[in-house]
Amino acid sequence: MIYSKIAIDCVVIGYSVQENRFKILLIQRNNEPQKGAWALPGGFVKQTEEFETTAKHILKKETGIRNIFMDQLKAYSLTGCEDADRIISIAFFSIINMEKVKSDEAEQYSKWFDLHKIPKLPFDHKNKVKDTVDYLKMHVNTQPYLFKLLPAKFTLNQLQRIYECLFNVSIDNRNFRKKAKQMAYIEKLDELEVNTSRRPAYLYKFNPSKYKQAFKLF
Amino acid sequence: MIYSKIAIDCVVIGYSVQENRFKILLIQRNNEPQKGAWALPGGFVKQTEEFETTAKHILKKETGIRNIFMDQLKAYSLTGCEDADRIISIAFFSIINMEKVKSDEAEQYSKWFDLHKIPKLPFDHKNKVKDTVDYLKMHVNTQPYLFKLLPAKFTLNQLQRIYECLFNVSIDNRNFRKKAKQMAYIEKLDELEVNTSRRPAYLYKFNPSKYKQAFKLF
DNA sequence: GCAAAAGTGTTACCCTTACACCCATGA
DNA sequence: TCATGGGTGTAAGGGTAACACTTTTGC
Repeated sequence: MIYSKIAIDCVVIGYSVQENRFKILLIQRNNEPQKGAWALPGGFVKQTEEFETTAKHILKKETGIRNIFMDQLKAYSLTGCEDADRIISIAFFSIINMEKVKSDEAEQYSKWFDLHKIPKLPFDHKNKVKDTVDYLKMHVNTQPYLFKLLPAKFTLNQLQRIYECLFNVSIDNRNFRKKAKQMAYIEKLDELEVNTSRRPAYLYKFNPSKYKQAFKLF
Repeated sequence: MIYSKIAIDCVVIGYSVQENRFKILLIQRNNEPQKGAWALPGGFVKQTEEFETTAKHILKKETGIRNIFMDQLKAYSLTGCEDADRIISIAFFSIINMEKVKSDEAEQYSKWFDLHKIPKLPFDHKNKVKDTVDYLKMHVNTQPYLFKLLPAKFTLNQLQRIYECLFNVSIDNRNFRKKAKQMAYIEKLDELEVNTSRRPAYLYKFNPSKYKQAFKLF
């Protein structure tokens, strides 16, 4: 019988509305192996609790970020990369709006990297990032991930730019707005942007329960 | 540091063209706990190898089935259900055509159950079955799972019946065939059904590479 | 008034849906 | 010849895609 250590890695995908860029949160490893290298936040499971709980603890400890959702991606096996042990690594991911993360939560060793300018990562971390991005692209039309990338109140053009950035396409603005108007879960507020140096846009908010109703499986 | 045993469970979803029914493959447990109960085929990881390899070995050992694809569903944590150990269970699933499984592969202790008449299952097995069915429904339009439920050569009406059975709806036959005709990866053969007691239907086959091209992520 | 982004309608085309009858085969 | 499932076309309506200009604001 084999007993394994269980590691958890956190793939935190962020999006900056200001920069219109997808980001990934990395930490500078404090322990061997690969001490000093940029890597996914991660750690070993040390208590019997739900993996998701552990994942959130690890993320908070390593980056200071808390109160975000985490979903399981899948389990990976790492054989023989540390001692002769078999290690299981369960990857969790989160999809968040970078600007929502308070700056006092940003710890010394964590840093956002542009998704297209990721440094060389140790172990199978690059795979996990790729798998998460693929997962996001595949589920973006059936799960409300995109709205997690935006502030609670957002403009339609901000939403459009996320689509365009994620899939590297450009969308007709009139058609996009027409479609958005049909979606009951995108609710127009009676409120305008503030502190803008141009014509302020109307703000909208996402209604999760209406979304659920629209996308429930039969 | 916690060390865990790693279990693997196999959710094998089958479909019988003859019966037009979805099935699940269960085994009668040979070991405690829950000896004698119907359960998912499963076992512990005993060597360092890819989980998928282990899953296939387990399935072969417990049911005799081999040479089928298995995809990872996700990892589950089972805390305190056996001794005081933490057990990790990684669920794998397979989607197959029941009639493709040779009868000499059917072992003494495995049996197909109608998906709507599943006996009470131990541990979290019921959850795993539900999660697999949900996964299947959600990915059926973007992954070629449906074709794995059919023989290599199938008729359009067989394909239609799978849709209808899976989602419990009825589809207009003319519209279904029209749509199927547009899909380049469903290729009509110059061949008819044999041994039928009615008008024989044309056979079709699935072209995986054309499918990939149609569904690749941007 | 100018720069910069917000916001708006119409048309053509395509895809979806609804609907009913003839065909080929074995018994 | 009959029973059974296989196979076909058309028209209406809804949704998608292509297209350019006006509006509002800060400076």
